[in-house]
Amino acid sequence: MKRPTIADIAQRAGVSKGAVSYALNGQPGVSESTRRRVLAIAKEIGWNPNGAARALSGAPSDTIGMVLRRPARILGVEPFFMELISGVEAELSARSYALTLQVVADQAAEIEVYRRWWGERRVDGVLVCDLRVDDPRITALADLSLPTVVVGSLGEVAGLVSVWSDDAAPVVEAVEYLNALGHRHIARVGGLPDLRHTAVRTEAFEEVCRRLNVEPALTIPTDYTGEDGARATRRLLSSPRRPTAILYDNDVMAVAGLAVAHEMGFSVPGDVSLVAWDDSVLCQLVHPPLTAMSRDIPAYGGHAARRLLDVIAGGSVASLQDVAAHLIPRGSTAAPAPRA
Amino acid sequence: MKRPTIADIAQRAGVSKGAVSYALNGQPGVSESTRRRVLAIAKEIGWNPNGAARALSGAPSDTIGMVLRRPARILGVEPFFMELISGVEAELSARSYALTLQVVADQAAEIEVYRRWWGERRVDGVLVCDLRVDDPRITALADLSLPTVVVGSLGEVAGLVSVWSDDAAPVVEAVEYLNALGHRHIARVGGLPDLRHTAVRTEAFEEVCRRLNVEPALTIPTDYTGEDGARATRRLLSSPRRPTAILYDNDVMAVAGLAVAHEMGFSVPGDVSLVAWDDSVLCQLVHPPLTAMSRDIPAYGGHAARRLLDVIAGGSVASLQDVAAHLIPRGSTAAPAPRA
DNA sequence: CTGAAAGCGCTTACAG
DNA sequence: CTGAAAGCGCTTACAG
Repeated sequence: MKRPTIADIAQRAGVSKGAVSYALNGQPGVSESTRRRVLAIAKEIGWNPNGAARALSGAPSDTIGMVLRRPARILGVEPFFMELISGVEAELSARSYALTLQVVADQAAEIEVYRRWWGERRVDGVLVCDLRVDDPRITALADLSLPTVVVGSLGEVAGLVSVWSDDAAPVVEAVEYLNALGHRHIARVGGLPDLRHTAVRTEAFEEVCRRLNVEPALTIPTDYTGEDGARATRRLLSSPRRPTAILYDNDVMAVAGLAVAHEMGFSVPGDVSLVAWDDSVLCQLVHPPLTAMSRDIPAYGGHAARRLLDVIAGGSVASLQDVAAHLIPRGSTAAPAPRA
Repeated sequence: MKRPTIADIAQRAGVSKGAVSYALNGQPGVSESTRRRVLAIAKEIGWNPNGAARALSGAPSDTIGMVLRRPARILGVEPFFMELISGVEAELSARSYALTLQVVADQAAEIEVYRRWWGERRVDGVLVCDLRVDDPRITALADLSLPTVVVGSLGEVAGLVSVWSDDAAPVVEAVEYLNALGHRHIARVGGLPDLRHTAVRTEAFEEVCRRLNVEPALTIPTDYTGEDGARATRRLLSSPRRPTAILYDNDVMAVAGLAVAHEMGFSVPGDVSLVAWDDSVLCQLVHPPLTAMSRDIPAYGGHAARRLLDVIAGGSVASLQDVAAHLIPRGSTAAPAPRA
């Protein structure tokens, strides 16, 4: 059986298609009685608006998009993304907006997806994550004039709205805390060096270490996976001048690092203190529970979604600096044991 | 500036819109030279197909949908969903299909979303999860004749394709293993009793316990959250006839249960053995690492996505039984200590 | 308040 | 191989 259209409703109601459209959309131009009759018929015959036809007439898609350039399988293990997405969803679902996700292999493909989505009016706007140090997506998006909100600090780019939090301050907080405990040799297991927030953290790390005379402030780059984090930890704990404390750029690597410490016979925090960035259940459930840089990631995602909805609505929207992550000390950090 | 359309291309190329359409879509009906010229012009002026217009002419949306009826925030903590989605994405992204997610509050809203998506041709098909014991979505979906693949065992429903795995066998495997270790008092912390797979597991649990004379085979229902899992564990470990082994219906609850055991001063596996269902990094990184019912969830999602694509393509598609989860013994299970 | 009509950007028979 | 035209299901000025 064919899907009913407004023409069917119009015929049954004995009015024009235009009148039906006005009635259905709550627009002025029809009498209350006609409107009621039209609505009743629409319901009765199971009419649903045809989004394609609406879109062709310029209506919004009520969908926002997010392109993720990561191996698809990483989504399942890295809590950050899911928490971010859950926060975005919470905000969107309250307004019956949908979220369209697409995973791509590289940057060219990502830009191509934006181009296509916008060309096809498939999304009303996009959320952009994982800013690179030098990121061609920024200008591509600006060229498209696709409503965009950047999640993460953007620097000075005219016209683009971002929701971000300070990545440097938490690093400083953690290092100062460890230094106060007596640590003089702190290493860091960092994320992808190409990412902008990694660069910010690395710089902050080196600067605060220099200021506090904590040397050599080594950062080992990784791809964020637990495997890479384990490898980096093994390397650090095997080195002749073993650090007494390690900062990790995410929670998965910190937990993996903890397992490596145990495996190598080091006690935590007796032999080495560990600090995670991003605080998921993971951190709280291992033994000892991990000291972590904690922030409300779903809220972060929610802010970004709300901002994007505002941009789409056409308002003049300012960037938002969310609260920075802050240190939650737990059992994985303590004063270093005196060396034998 | 206005977005270019095939009319613009037609004008520049000096051919009709129809010819442009054929050229762009690789259809016969234009000469090779015309096709090349059209393609070149399209590229030059930055033409993108208008999806709405295509959809209005009956083209597919190249998008599949998934409605999740869970609190949005749970997405971030429950590894199962993200792993499933990552597997789905891996399959889809290879074919440039997008995934649209929508989180809803209740079943009525979920069915409404299906109705709307299908009415609007926003998706070519949907993946349905978390089957209930008595699930009105099944008939609703069948009525819509929306291409659907059910993730999870469906029972005998004509016409619907499902991708599922045996939920009973792993329960039997785990209980037999624990029984062989000498456990005579095994409890279970189950999921939402309303879910079909929970019901299947509960029944299998009671049956195998009866067969092996392992009593009383108590299942405590939960909502799958770590908090509920902790509460259930506290109750079990406080009871006068404390079980010597506990099965959990997901990994988050098992890890939370482990923390409770430690908090109450019980040793694992000395005082109580623990078994998780679903095996994420979580299970492997806690101490002791958890014995778990393991399965490849991303692969499961991938199978479901591929099946759905086949259904959409119109082929006659059979349901797929994926391999069942199997027990991976780790440090959290051992023979029970003799009671004092 | 209502009707008739054009237009959104494509696809696809139907003639030449 | 190509052109002219109808149609997909809406929305929205424009007349009455």
